[in-house]
Parts: sequence; C-alpha cells; structure tokens
Amino acid sequence: MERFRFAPSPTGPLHIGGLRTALFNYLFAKKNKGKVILRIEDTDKNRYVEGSEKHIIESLKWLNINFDEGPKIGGKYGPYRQSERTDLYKKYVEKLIKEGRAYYAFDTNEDLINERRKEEEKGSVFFYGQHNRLSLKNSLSLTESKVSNLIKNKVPHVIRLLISTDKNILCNDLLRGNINFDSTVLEDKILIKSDGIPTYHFANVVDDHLMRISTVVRGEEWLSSLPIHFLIYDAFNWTPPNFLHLPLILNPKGKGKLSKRDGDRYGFPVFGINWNKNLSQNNGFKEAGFAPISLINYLSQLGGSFKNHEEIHSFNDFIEAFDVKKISKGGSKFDYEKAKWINSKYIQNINVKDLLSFSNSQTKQKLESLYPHKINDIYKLVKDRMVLFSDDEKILSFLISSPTNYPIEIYEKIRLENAVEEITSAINIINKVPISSFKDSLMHYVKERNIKLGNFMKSLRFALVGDLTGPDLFDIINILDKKECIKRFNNYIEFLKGLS
RNA sequence: GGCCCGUUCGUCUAUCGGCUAGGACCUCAGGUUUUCAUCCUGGAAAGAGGGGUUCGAUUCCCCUACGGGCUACCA
Repeated sequence: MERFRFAPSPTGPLHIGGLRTALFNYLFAKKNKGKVILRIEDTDKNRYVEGSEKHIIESLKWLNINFDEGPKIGGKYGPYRQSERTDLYKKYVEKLIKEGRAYYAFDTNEDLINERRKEEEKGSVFFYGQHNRLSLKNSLSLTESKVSNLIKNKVPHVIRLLISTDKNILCNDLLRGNINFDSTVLEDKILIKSDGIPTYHFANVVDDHLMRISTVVRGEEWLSSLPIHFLIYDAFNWTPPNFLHLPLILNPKGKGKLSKRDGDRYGFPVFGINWNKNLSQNNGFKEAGFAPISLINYLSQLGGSFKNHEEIHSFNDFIEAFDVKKISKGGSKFDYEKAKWINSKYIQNINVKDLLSFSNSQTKQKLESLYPHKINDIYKLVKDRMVLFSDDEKILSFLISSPTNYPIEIYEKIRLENAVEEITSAINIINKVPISSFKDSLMHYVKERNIKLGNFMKSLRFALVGDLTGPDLFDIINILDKKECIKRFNNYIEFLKGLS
C-alpha cells in the first residue's frame, strides 16, 4: 500500500503553494490506490498562529481533498500532531546518541552569534560541522565527566546530528534523478532544540518512517535539506522513502516565490478560503467566486500538464492522468488571468441550477425576494458573462434598483433626435401590448418610422439600465415587467427634460 | 559568498534527435449580435549565449549567463 502525506505547519493560512502540494499528494496517492495522511507539523511554538490548523483543514475540505488519516480523522499511526509526539522523538534521538550518530551541544546563542560574526569578518559563513565541531562546546570536544555534569545541572543544550565524513551523499528525487551533495559543507543540524522539541528535519524523518510513508511529495524549498534527511535515515538504518520535490509557484510580478502577502499587494486571492475577517478584499478563492474544481484545474496545470488546458476536467480525470513524468522541473509564475478564465469556462459549462447553488450572494438573495419566479431566467441571462460567481453583483445590480443617475458622457454617445418622443412611444407600446409581444410591436414601430434601430435600442437600454452594456434588452424588459419599465422610462424623460 | 535545482512565445505548457517548434491565457484584427460579453475566424509572439557529440540538436554533454531555493535552537 502506497502512503503519502501532506504535512503543513500551523504558522498561518494555507496558501496555494501548499494547496498544490496537497493536491499532487492526493492525485499521486489516488492514482496508485494509496492513502494520504494529514500531519500537522507544529514544532515551532513561536510561530504558531491560532486558527491556522482550522484554516488548513477547511481549505482542503473546500477543494475536496480528503484524507484517510489525520488529527481529526484519526488512524493507527497517530497522533498526527507533532506536538503530541514529543516523547517518541526523545526515545529515538537517544538511540542515535547511544550509537554515536548524534551528540549534545552546549553552545549558547551568544556563542553562536560570535562565531558567525567572526566568520563574517573573514568574508565567509559560519556553519557547525566537521571542520569546527571539536573546537566548539559539545559532547565530542568536552570530557565525558564534564558533559554528564552539564546535563545533570540542566544546562540548556541541543542535540545535533553527527554528519559522517563520507564526502559524497547520493540522494534521489523522482523528478530530477540522482543528486550528489558534499558532506563536508553540510551542517551538523540540530535535531532536538533546547526546549526538548525536535526540529522539522528530525520530526519529519521519524514520522515519515513511523507512519510508513512511501513517497514524500513536498515543495522544492526542501531539496537542499534532502542530504540531511538521507543522513538521518541512514543513522537509523532505515530505508528512505521516495522523494518528489515540486517546483515552486513564483510571484507573477516581483521576484521569488509567491508569498502570502502578494495577494494583498497585487489584488488577487492566494488562499483557498478567506483568512482574517476584516478584509478590504477577499483573499480566498472561494469567496472571490471560484468553484473548487476551477482551482483544481488551474493548480494542475501550474507546473504540470496532465491534461490539455483547453477545457475543464473533473477530479477523476486528473487522478487518471497524473504522471510524475508530466510534472515540470522549473518554477511557474502564478497567473490570475488564467485562473479566472478557467472559472469562466466552468460557469459556462454548468447549468443554471448549479450556478445558483454556488452563489449565496446578497445580490442573489435580493433578487430572489424581488423576482421570486424569475430567478432562473435572470441567472440564465448572465451565466455566459460571469467570470466569478461574485460577478452577479455588478452585472445584475440594475435589477435591484433603478438607475439613480444617467452619466452625461454616456448620454452624449447615444444622443437621439426626438428622444422624449421616442421614449414616450415606447411607453405607449408597452402599455398597449402584453409584455411578451413588446419586441414585435417595437420592431414594427421602428420599421414604420424608419428609425435607426441601433441608436434607439441604446437609448432604451440607457433609460432602463443606466448603462450601455448588459444582457439582451428584451429579456431585461421581460424581467423588469411593465410597471417598472414605465417608471424607468418616465424617470429618463424627466432627465431628458432637465437637460434642455 | 557557499551548496543545490532549474531555463521553449509576456504567462502556463507540448515536443521522449528529423521542426514549416504545437496548444492555452493575454493581446491585436475581422465576423456574429440591438449594446457589452459569449461564440467563430485569423494575426503577432519562443527553445538564454558559446562550445562540443551527430548526417542532423530545442532535445544529449560541457562552460558561461540568468532565474529560483537553501544557507536559524523556522518550517
């Protein structure tokens, strides 16, 4: 049984980079009929952010990425929060110390800062490793009795990995093949911090082993720690799992990888669901008006090409098409325009009923009370012009309230000779015939008088909507109904009279 | 600075040595439409540079350049 895991840290909201890592884990697992587990890596007390675990879980749930094991679901390899596994790590690290693969280090923060400064002055960079460990304060350089004294007196200390002196460490990545690292430039990484809590590197390896993970899918930012992880597996004499490092999602405008702040900076969502209640704009794809499957489609083609990008595919399509060989190696820039296009394509392909089930906007609620029997007709009108589910607000506001003002610059564009007279005729026609035959009667009228249809229509639209864009005018008239149309036409006549 | 990874149109990508380098987003032009959007047709737009290997290189190798990541008692 293949086992995968998604292992975020609750240090803030989960952004689309994490979402994509989760997605690829999920696709990979499902493709192989394997399992995916969710593990919360909360080993950093200082960076812990209240509410982020909830945000992570809810974001993934919204995207329909479901886990087989996890903190809420349970499972036989739990607990699934690293903070609840501290005793376990202690047990395992002691084994390493006993076997001489790890050691105690007593250097204080000040000691290390000093060392760093010294190296900096020489124009190089300090790292704790085989070239200098014997001149630092640790159980390798100090006598045995001194070390046991320090420990007995509870002098703060960390536990470091003893990097072997083999020069070459051969690692493997599913995407990039073999990668060689030189152990002489590797740091003796801290395994257990002075507060007794493990670092990412240690907890990660122990858990992946204990939880029987067969393939680790994670972001490329971890590639440089791969040799450390291989060395920890080696120290335990464990077989490492497969590794797949995903290319990073890059900032579309600036430099570097996409960050959580870029959403605010450039005005697009970067989270699955909103984070933070008092927002000037939505930063979640959900609230911005995306369907979960739209985001799945977008994420699947960012740094991969399992399917073509011309149509919307289902979750199952992607599972079937998933192929490690189809993942690209280079990072890819986030492109909000493309994401939006995918969602508009999706909206065009669903029926009105589904569209309505997605939206619960204020606009929809108001329209439902205003036009209880016409809600389907209304959304049918705008379906093809919606990019986001939230677009109904700007497209349909004219159905909720009549135009409050008629922008003079738009009026200038359509200026009709005898405007008052023509609008009055429209009122007469609409009064005389059933609303359903208004179109025929109007066409007849236009033809009889030899009026230019284009301008006349624009004029009517302007009177009704206060703008020149929107759905079919006769459909609008049908929905507004006689009384409201006449009211708006009269308002417009008042406006026209006010001009002269 | 050191180590590691990468590099095809502006962006996301296809190409498993034969290329007139394909598609999508964006963009531009035209058509359909009462308007706008949708939709349809068409256009512009790319294998970082230099060396090899080969009959032939975008594809394989090396160097350089550029981009990215890591370099914390963060993950």
